[in-house]
Amino acid sequence: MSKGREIFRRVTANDVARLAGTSQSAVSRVFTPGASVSAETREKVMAAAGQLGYRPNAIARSLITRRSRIVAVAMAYLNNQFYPDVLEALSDRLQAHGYQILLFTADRHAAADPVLEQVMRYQVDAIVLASTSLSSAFARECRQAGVPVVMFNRTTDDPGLLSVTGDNERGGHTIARFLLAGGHRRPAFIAGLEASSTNRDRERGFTRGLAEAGLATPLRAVGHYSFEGAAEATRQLLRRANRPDAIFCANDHMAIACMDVARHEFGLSVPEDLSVIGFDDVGPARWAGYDLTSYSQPLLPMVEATVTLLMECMEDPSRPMRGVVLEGQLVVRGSARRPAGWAG
Amino acid sequence: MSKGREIFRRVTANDVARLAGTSQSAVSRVFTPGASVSAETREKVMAAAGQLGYRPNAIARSLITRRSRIVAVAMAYLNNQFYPDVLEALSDRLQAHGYQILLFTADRHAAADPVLEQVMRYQVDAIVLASTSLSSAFARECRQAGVPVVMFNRTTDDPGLLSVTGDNERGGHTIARFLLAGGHRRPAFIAGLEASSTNRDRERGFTRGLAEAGLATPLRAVGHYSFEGAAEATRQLLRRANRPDAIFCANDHMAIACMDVARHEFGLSVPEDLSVIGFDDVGPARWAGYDLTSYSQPLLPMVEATVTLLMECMEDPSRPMRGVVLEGQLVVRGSARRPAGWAG
DNA sequence: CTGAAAGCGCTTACAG
DNA sequence: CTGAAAGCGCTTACAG
Repeated sequence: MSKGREIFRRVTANDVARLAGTSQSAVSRVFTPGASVSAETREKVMAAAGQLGYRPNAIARSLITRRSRIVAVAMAYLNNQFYPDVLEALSDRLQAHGYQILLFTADRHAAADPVLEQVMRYQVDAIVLASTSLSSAFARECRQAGVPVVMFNRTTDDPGLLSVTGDNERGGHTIARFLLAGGHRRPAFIAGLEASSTNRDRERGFTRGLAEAGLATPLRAVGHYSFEGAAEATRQLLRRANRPDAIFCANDHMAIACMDVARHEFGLSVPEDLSVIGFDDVGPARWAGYDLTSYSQPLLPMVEATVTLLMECMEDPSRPMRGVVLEGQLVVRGSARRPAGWAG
Repeated sequence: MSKGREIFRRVTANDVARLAGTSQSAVSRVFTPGASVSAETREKVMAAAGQLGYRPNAIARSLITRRSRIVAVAMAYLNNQFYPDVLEALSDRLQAHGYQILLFTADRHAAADPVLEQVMRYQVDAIVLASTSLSSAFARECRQAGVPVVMFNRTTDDPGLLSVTGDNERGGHTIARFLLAGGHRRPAFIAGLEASSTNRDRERGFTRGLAEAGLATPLRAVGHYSFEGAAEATRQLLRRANRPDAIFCANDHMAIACMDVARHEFGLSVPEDLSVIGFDDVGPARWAGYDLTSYSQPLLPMVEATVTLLMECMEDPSRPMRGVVLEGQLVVRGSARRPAGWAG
């Protein structure tokens, strides 16, 4: 401990009690909502606390209450605007409930992570796993330690885990129908991470929609949810002799890369020569330079559902787990040819 | 406390000690890097810990060491890609030093904030104030409580506070010279938040650069660092009879809105009819659809400097404060007319 | 309503 | 190297 630290001795409840002429318990009660204190005591304590600049120590409080009021959030891919938006909304809602976020930026590919082990040591009350490849095994371990885990934008086969997602399969299916109604005959798909449930569900719905109209499994390339990956995937698809007339990208972030490559490297017009559709409906999809048709993820309802699940589960950990699926909708803009009478 | 919670009794160092046949102190030492334990003891303890799934309680540790190894980060404007990028880099670097981030999404306009008061209760070891209007008074209060504060991407007149910024004034000045060299005669400026130091410094440099060439103070509109605000500011500027031939936007996020409005609402070609320049050099500036000329902020060095300052300051709080200014550079792309022989 | 006291799960002198 | 013990700053029965 360096010399400099000593000069800042923290103000404790004891210091306040001494100045206010009460017991330390009384000070604690004044700062505990719902505890019984007389108006007189409260006043004396508040005056003393104000004078000393007292701030209750949440760490000490957590130790004894065994609730830290901290939620760990694991995220990656923050350059996909969907995630910062989620983070901001989640933080706002959690703060409104009196919870703080301990942020954990996960390695994008690791199944386990030493830092998350570290985070667990802070006795977090719950965990939100968003956009990570962290194994379900880890999530299950947390559950066993009594810590609720919500998989955000990701499902799992494990029935013991909570999850909140958009209706990915229906989204993919809707996009297939939209493209077919628009007269496209050679649709292609750019996949995100193959192991992710979002990619699997979106692709499944898309392929099923095409199959229902008698089309074969679409052309396909993998973009790994990254900008550069999607650009390269687009090049692969557009270099083909019989190139696709539409590309559905597993998210907007990749769809933007796809449009850039189509227009600026291949000189194609969107949507005249090529229709492009994304998924998420993030901010940049609305930018006039892209005007991207996209299937929306209902971000605010998803965040709200996540917070609700967490609160319920912290209240009663024995409550049965469930997955929540929230409906999005196709947001039709200018990046894909519009069918004449499209009605959803 | 609900019934369900009880079934998950936490495993403590005492449980491990009992199983391992050692004292609780020994268990603690095994998990304290640098503490002296025999190989034999270490082995017994590790075996028992593994068997029980023991994880040291960081909350209890923090209480006694008086160091939480948590850094509070206050942010807003996460839809400006600069900030998620900062957050991700900051989190990575801090995690590498064994620190975690307690995220605090600030109200964009409040000078003080009840939630930040809450965050302070967690005995954070340091605070990074990025992109907020939180008052310097608050920052000073934290300093007095012995908690180092770094203003990120923001300066202050207060000599008692640390800050890390890009060279905003030089950036604005460079942009002015670049536009002048490109033959522009009616440059305009779209301001961010007028109260922010970044806006003030960028604008000052820009205005000075124009003045040195004999130009008057440029036309000006305020975009408040928001997309819609910048769109409206652009409309104001372009509706004028004698419209500008170049617009410098105080950040890239606004420059993108500006380009969208210029092209899609006013039918202008960029850069033929109008040059647009931004600041930050965020990801979307590189997207082919915008190809935005921008003055870069050296994000990684800024984050690295922030972490270094924090570490130094936590090591020795009496160390004199200093501001760090890191050089960026003009990244010339296609959104602004290029001077024939531009050499920086 | 109020205070004294126990205890949350650790770290760290201290003595051996 | 090791253990017993004090103590970090709180909350919360318990008794008054």
